[in-house]
Amino acid sequence: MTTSFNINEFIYDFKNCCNKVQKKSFNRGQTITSYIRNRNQFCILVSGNADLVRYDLNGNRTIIEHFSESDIFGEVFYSITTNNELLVEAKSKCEVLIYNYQDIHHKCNKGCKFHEILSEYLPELILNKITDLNMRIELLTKRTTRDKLLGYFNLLSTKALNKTFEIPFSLTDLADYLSVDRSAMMRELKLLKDENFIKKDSKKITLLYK
Amino acid sequence: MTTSFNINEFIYDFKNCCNKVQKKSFNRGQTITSYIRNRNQFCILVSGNADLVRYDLNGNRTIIEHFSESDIFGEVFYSITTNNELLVEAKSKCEVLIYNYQDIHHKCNKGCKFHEILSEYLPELILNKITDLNMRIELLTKRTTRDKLLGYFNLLSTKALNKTFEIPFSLTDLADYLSVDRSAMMRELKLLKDENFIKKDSKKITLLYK
DNA sequence: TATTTTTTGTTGCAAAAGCAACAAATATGT
DNA sequence: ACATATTTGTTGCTTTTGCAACAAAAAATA
Repeated sequence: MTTSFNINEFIYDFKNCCNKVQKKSFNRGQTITSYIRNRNQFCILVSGNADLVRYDLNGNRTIIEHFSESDIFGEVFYSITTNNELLVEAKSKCEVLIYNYQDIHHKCNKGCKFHEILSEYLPELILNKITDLNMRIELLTKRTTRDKLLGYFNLLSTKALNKTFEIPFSLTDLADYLSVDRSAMMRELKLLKDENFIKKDSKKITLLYK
Repeated sequence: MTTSFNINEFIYDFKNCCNKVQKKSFNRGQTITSYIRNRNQFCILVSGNADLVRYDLNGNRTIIEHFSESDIFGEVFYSITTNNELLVEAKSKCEVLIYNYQDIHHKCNKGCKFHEILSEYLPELILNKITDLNMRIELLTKRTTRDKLLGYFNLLSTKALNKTFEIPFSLTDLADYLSVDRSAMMRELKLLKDENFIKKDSKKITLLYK
């Protein structure tokens, strides 16, 4: 997420916040939370990486969203109408703050610094979340695996301000993120290399067109 | 969008708002706005229906979002990284309020009723937008045309609290919305009928499974 | 460090989706 | 009400994608 807000600048103070806030730690592979029914749960990722994933009835895994430091997530952003299980899984060691959204999105008058800062930045965090989701939709609506790959690479290149960049997760995960079959994606990556659209050195990609 | 907020309950008062607000009318087929660069444009649809559409280089049209009464949209929710044109097109006669986001999302102290109501409801509107976008992502990440159709029908059925419901746009648009080829979608619809998953009478669909 | 697990790269074959084209039915505008 | 434009329904053919399976490489863990 591209925001000036960095949770770690004030995290030291979170315990003095008037609201019930839990700070929890998770190891790689653990489930941080599952979206079951609206409990107004609102989370902030303090450190680590995590994915919101869905497993469907055919065993397909889809990475719905990818979270890194200072990203927000939680059931409060979902109205569950799906039959499928939605899980937030830790991809590395994670620290997470867990709030109830009702408690946090209004300014309080108890003068707790952490609460004040959070509610000040909340609109910006939420706006950023919307732009992220819109970019995600842009990607997912691309018709072919090739367009999805190039679209995603463009995004990463723009972020990195460089034609060369690193794919932030495994190729297996990338396929789940773009919602395509892994072997079909590998085939397409090979074609993109052969046709000189990209240069690829394991996870390092360079765009060869302007 | 599923919110208690209905813009038409207070729209009479919008001219007394301290902020520069424009109310514009559009006819079916007209472009309400195009997303070019971040101008912090924030719009509310007062009446009518509109789509956010993208035309790609192959001439494919994609309906990114569908808006109806009281829905919010605008460049402020986008950070433009795409090469493609993004347009909001009126699907019927539309009335739209156009604001600058900066001017509206903070409470003012000039006592203008309309501003007060808007900023009161804004968090709810925005949260609803996020849940809508998440549902959209849920749909788009489905792997097959069949799953997209059934996923979307489930959603409509849930909204309507009924196994029978009406598709809110043309089948041509539905294909553009689900990001699939129209003829392939028609084929799949026929199969769903033949296999007794659904009953279909033009735009009226009934789900035949529980 | 050795062992186990996960990821990467690849392929042949099957299934699904896209493309193009057309007639018939509807809807729209004048 | 008429003429025009759009949508619907359909199909044959082509291309793309998905599935299954496997060996090699890399990463994680005991």
